[in-house]
Amino acid sequence: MEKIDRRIKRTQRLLQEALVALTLEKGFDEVTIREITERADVGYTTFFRHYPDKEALLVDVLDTMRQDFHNLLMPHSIITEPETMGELLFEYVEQNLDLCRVLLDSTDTITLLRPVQEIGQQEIGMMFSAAQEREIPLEVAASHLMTSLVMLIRWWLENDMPYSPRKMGEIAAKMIIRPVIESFHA
Amino acid sequence: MEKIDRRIKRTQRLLQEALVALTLEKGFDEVTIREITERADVGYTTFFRHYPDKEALLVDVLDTMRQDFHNLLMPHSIITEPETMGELLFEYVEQNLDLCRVLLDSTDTITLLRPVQEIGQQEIGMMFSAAQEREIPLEVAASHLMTSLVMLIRWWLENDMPYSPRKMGEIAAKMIIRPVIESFHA
DNA sequence: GTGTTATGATATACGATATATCATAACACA
DNA sequence: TGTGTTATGATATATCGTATATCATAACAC
Repeated sequence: MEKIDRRIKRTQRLLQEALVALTLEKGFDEVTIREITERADVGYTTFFRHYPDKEALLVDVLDTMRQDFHNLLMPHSIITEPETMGELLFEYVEQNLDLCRVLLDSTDTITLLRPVQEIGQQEIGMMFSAAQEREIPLEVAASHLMTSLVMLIRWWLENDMPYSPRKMGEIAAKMIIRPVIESFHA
Repeated sequence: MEKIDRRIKRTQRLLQEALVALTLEKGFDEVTIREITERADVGYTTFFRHYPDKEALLVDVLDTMRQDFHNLLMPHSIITEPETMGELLFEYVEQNLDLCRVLLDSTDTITLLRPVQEIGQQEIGMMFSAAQEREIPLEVAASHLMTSLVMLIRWWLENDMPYSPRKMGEIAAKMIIRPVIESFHA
């Protein structure tokens, strides 16, 4: 556990907050680095002392969400209670709307979420590693599970959340999670 | 059926071919408009007489694929033969590798494929409109179906096509298509 | 208090997009 | 084949966003 200069933490926090605020206002792609530094009230050149580009800053923001999800889903088993798992997911999104909107807004969600997905897929791989008989290769199933859930959340946000988290959790369980589970012991 | 100046068709064809070739070499995001015009051997300013930006050119290329898929899948029913449907899909991708790689490479696949997906979702909506009892709203199911299939193809290409089109078709049917179908008469 | 380090400000270079203009060449059609 | 029309190429130019170098200052850790 290294000690980090307070100025560094402060600057990075300001930049992250500015990115979130600006992305909510006009979309990730329309935000320029100059705007971010102006909103954060830090020097333009300072940005590059911390991040090589805008995407790197977003990845930093993203990691917060990844940790949250990890802590949220850890105590539950996706195999025995898929509906609960789905509901928890959508409840988290509802309670962290701003953050989730930002992370799912950037047009290349797929690329940006890759680090998160890879970790998620590893965890899913662990969960299902016990299953002996598989119709579908583990790697395909894990990738599909993560990707589809993210895309379903995306759909929900883009369509102004027309259904409750509970309902969306059920949908996720029926349409995505259970089919994957069943493919492992059929 | 309007008659279009041969020069226009020629220029647009050259630009499309140049974009495909360059994207295969270095990825969509790295290609500049200047490079496209140089490769196509047309004036730089000419580009903007046809397309407002790089994405518009890609959408033009994209439409070719959309028509192909439509013609390919038209004669079959996704409800009665999901495995065949899946296999046809992956066979088409295998036989049109260059084109598909280009279209799925650009980082914001989701945004760019939206016009294609919307049309696909309408068609899917038609197919399932007969089903009376639904556990899952039609719009959610249609969006999930299209998105997940595209993402599965993406995974297949990014991982150097480790399984045959037939195998991938089975996976698609089991993991994506059949669960959607079953949600409509449960 | 002292050496260290992050910051702000300024200047600057670069690359890519985008538009205006005009002479030329290719076109459609009679 | 001749004629009016239109797309093109070449050049110049404006704008914007990214990225780096430099140096004095202020905040930091100890």
